[in-house]
Amino acid sequence: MLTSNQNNHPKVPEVVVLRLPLYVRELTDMLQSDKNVVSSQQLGERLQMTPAQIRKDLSYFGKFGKQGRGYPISFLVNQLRSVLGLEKEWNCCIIGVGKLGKAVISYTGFNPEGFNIRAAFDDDISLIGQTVGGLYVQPITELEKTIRDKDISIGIVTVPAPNAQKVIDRMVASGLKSILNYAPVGLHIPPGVHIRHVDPLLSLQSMTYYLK
Amino acid sequence: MLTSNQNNHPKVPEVVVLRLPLYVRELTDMLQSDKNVVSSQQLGERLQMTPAQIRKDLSYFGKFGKQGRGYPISFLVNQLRSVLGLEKEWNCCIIGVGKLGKAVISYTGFNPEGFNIRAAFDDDISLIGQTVGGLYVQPITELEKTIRDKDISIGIVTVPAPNAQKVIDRMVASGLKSILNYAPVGLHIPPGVHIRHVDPLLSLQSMTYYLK
DNA sequence: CAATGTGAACGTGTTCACAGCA
DNA sequence: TGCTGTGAACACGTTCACATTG
Repeated sequence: MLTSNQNNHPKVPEVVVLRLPLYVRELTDMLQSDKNVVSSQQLGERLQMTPAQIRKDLSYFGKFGKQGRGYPISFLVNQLRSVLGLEKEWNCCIIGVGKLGKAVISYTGFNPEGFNIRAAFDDDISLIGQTVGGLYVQPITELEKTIRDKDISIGIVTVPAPNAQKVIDRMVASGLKSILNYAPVGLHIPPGVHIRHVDPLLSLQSMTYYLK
Repeated sequence: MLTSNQNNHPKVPEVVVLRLPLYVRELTDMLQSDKNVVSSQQLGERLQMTPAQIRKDLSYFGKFGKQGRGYPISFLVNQLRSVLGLEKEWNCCIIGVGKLGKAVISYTGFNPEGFNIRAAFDDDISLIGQTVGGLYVQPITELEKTIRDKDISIGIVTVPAPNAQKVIDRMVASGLKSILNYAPVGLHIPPGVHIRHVDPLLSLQSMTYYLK
């Protein structure tokens, strides 16, 4: 068992993990329809993917379908949510309570999906002690203690680019293993820590290539 | 010449195009240092990439380096900016002037990089005619005419998920070929139109996989 | 002689094609 | 019969290794 995970399936490519939330979202939409089974063909049409890719992706995690019928929608959603760890709630903290940070704090899309921002930090004296979106803004010195006390496992970075690396170093030192980064800058993180970047400017800059 | 682009280089993989803005950003930072040449080795350390990948990526677009020396930084930035089409200004429009749309309009990161939001649209009667961040909110019926008049080539979608597909159909029908989408929903676009998604929730949901 | 540019080797992800099962 | 699950074939992106050159 050299290249298997704990479920005896071969190691899962990261791209596959990145697609799982897309499946969950689409299948969740389909729960409202009257159908309760979906084929890889039908799901592929909705997601603009090949049926083979969907079947292969799902096969990394188990056998969720019935031959000749397809996949029971609600069963499959539940399985995938479980694979992704979406049945539980995740506590997050946010660092940087400037304009961007405030916008992220007031974003209503995270909570219903089980991602709750439980703490906010900043190094601006004039912000510390204030309440933003129901969160008491704390000094970054309290980061480690708060992460422990509030069982926080995800950090959201909304500081200006020049401050991002040192903030992230601090988050990593405090034990966070998952970071959602809004700072438009390249960052160094150690192995075992996961980061995702939200960077609309980079997205625009790569699209212009195709506009010429 | 079956698989070549107009510069006689082999077809460029999309992943390579996605990395070009990263190179531009990092190299632009390096302009402020005293060095004026960088090796693929050094750039790779900063970007956490292998030198080979950087050299291969760059080689799709030309020979920008000098053997034994490395790449002249400012020359390379200029070349890459030109490849990406970043020497010119790009006019954008935004559809959806709710909370998210307002936040995007007031984001200060686009303008300095040559992406200017020139028009805003909404279908909410109470918003139309108002001024948001210096933009007069127009009814969507004026989309096609405005795109033509203001030479807009990029559309930014900040409408609620259920409205996104029909808005995008309309943008595509009006001739837009590049779309930056903030709506958390899967979308169908025809070949030749490029879309990028900004979806922090999907990013979070894929990271939790590694937290279990 | 240091570092590029690039074919060739390699590895990884996608698609095919079909055996197997409801 | 219809559709899954999956090895095998394939395609594509990454890395290697070295000839080349300032």
